[in-house]
Amino acid sequence: MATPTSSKKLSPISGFPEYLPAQQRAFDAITARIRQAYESFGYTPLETAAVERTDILIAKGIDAKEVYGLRRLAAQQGEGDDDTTGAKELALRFDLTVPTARYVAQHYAQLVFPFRRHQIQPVWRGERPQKGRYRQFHQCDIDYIADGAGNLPLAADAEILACAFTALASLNLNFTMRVNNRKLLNAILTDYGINTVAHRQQAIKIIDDLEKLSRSEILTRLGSLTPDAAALVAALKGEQPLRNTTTIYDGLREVNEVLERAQELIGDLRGGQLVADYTIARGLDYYTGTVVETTLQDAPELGSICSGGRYENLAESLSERALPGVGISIGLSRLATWLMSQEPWASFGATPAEVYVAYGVPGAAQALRAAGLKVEEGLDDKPLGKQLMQAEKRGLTHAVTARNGDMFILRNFKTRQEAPYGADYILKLLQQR
RNA sequence: GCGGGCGUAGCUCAGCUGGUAGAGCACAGGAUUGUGGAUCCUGGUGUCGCGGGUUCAAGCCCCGUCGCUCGCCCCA
Repeated sequence: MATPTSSKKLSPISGFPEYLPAQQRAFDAITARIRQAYESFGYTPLETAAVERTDILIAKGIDAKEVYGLRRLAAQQGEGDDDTTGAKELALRFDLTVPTARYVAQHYAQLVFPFRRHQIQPVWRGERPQKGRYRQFHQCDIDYIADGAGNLPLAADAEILACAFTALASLNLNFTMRVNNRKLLNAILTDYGINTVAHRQQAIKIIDDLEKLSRSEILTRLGSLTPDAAALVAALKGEQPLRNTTTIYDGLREVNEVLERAQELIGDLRGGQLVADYTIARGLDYYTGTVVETTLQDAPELGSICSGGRYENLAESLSERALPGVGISIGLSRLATWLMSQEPWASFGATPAEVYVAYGVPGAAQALRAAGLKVEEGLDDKPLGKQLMQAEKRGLTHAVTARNGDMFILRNFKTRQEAPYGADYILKLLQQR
């Protein structure tokens, strides 16, 4: 056998996943389930450009170092061919939320509000890849965007949670969706003597690490912001009751209302738990109300596989109008990596074909396709045994090996039995499996 | 951006205190002039990631570099 003549060493580019055929099919099937759940709530599909203007991407406080800038290999001088000039004009999108804000601001006049859209596309982040973390990964976003301040009902938060919950439940996952509220969190922080916005933002970042760091480390860090750090942590963790100030009460009411309404929409769907957790913070500054993170009960080490929240005005820097929204994102790539090691995804075949037609069976492929089957036809005059073996390796379960008048000889790989059937009957037979 | 580990055949890897490279799997052909997964036979000279150094001699030791990987930061 000829060895490859290329001397070029082919190695994967780190953080940019590529799948083998069976994995790609599993990935697509997982995506289809999520899309179906999203559309069952009436969210319309949307795609935006992979590339955005850099200033739009970094306007929301995203670290410019994490953004992949674009340049043309043959760019002229002064056209952004020099990183040190900061002349990068275009970059790959970092998330789907900012492009959506830009899209909504841009097409404001043609859209009807409230605008419900889902978006399933890759995003790119200039990070060091590691387990479950990629530089290119797919997100599955849904957002509910209202027109004008005060026009975003709490029911929208509940709907978003329920919709994502439905999507995850449709994948037969065991997960915990933890919900908190920034108003509540800020009220609690204020109640424990953290009085400035800047300090509360610092505190939120520290609380975001609550599960990762030791309690003493957390207390040390919070200790620089409040003398009551220990009591604060205990309150957040539910070890002691929250005090009943007006702002805390208001925040609690929001969380509880969102949870109750979401639970109504979820009904008796199984697999997931929807709970309040006052330690959920989210690092991003633009959240103003509901915040949510989701972990798998079977793989908590994966981190959050679905998170989001409410933002009072996402398109602030892009539009005169206030465009409040609430959205959530399923980390499809991270989730799919784990799912593909589970059934049924782990045993997906490498082909969508349902039946193999051996070389030289006249008219069979055409007739079976006309009957509605997905058909792979052998085009090489190889020994039949070899054909059958390769077909089964690709994940096929049946082959048509010969034609007998209007009937085809259908072979079952597993039992190795053959029998004559018409094309329509073969369709029925295979679809019943 | 910062640390740890690793880089040998298409894949997984072995290669002793340095003596100029091997196995399994996979793949292809044949035994078997077309209904399979068994068995047997046959088939690999691979810049041992790259560059430099030490040595009579380097896959092995040293330095650098690139890549992959696992963590940190941050996040899905």
